[in-house]
Amino acid sequence: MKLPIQLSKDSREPIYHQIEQQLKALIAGGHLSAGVALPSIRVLSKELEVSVITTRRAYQNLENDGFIKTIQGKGTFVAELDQSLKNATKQSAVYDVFQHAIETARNYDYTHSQIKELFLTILHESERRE
Amino acid sequence: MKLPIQLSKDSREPIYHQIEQQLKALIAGGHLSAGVALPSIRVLSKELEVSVITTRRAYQNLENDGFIKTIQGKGTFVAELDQSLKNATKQSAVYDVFQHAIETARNYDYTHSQIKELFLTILHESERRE
DNA sequence: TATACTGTATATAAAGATATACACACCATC
DNA sequence: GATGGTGTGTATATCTTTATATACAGTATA
Repeated sequence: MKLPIQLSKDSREPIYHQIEQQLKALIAGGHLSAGVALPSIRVLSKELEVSVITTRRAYQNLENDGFIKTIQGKGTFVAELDQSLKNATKQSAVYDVFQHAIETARNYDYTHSQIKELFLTILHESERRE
Repeated sequence: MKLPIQLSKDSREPIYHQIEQQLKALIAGGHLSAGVALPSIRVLSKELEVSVITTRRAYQNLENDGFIKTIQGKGTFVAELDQSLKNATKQSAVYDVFQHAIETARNYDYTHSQIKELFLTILHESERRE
């Protein structure tokens, strides 16, 4: 299972945290169901061009949060988690990132309609890419 | 001049970088014009409850990018910068953050209309707060 | 010229990222 | 069924980046 994870290396957000967030998204979004085997830390780290320890840290944190289960020697697997946790994860993550975007635009003195226009432009662009 | 800067301490983005980005926004957005004196690193660091060295680092980076000028013993002042740099700063910063928001929502399996709805909700909320 | 502001430099601690060596699990094959 | 190889996760030591405290140096002015 090849994971669709995109790292932005020049973002200031820690790499392990980017991996965490995107894996949470895949699990809470329903793209990865319980029991599915995740790529090994080595495979994933090679794919993302990142150290093994970094992917391990992401997996460890996700395990602490109850999203995955790891078994030494065997591998790492998506955990069962109830719908309420999935929904809560989705909501807070997406809400926060949009709130941040709008605040940034306001800081740069964008007006209501400018923000709306820019948003719609980017939204349509993102659809054309699929 | 008291600056409207909001730090999120539990964000993974480095503090000095948050300060940089928000100051860039204030300058490129036109809220701070050339020649205006910024708060001293000590005053700002007290206001933000952050170390002097951290605010200094933000100021240093901003100086390297040409947004401000500092004179030892006197203080730090907004630099003159031409409109094209202001516009470029605004555009890339705001564009990037919205793109990131939309990508996050897509990762969590939000549909086009769900994204739009959420965006509008938050946009209106942000206006009510003013 | 004292003092109370400014920015600056050095040393240290905590967090993030890495390489390298270790330990457990599976499985082919002898 | 013992054993070697190759896959998995784990632990230790080290480097870089981020954040801090403390001491230093320039500027203005009462």
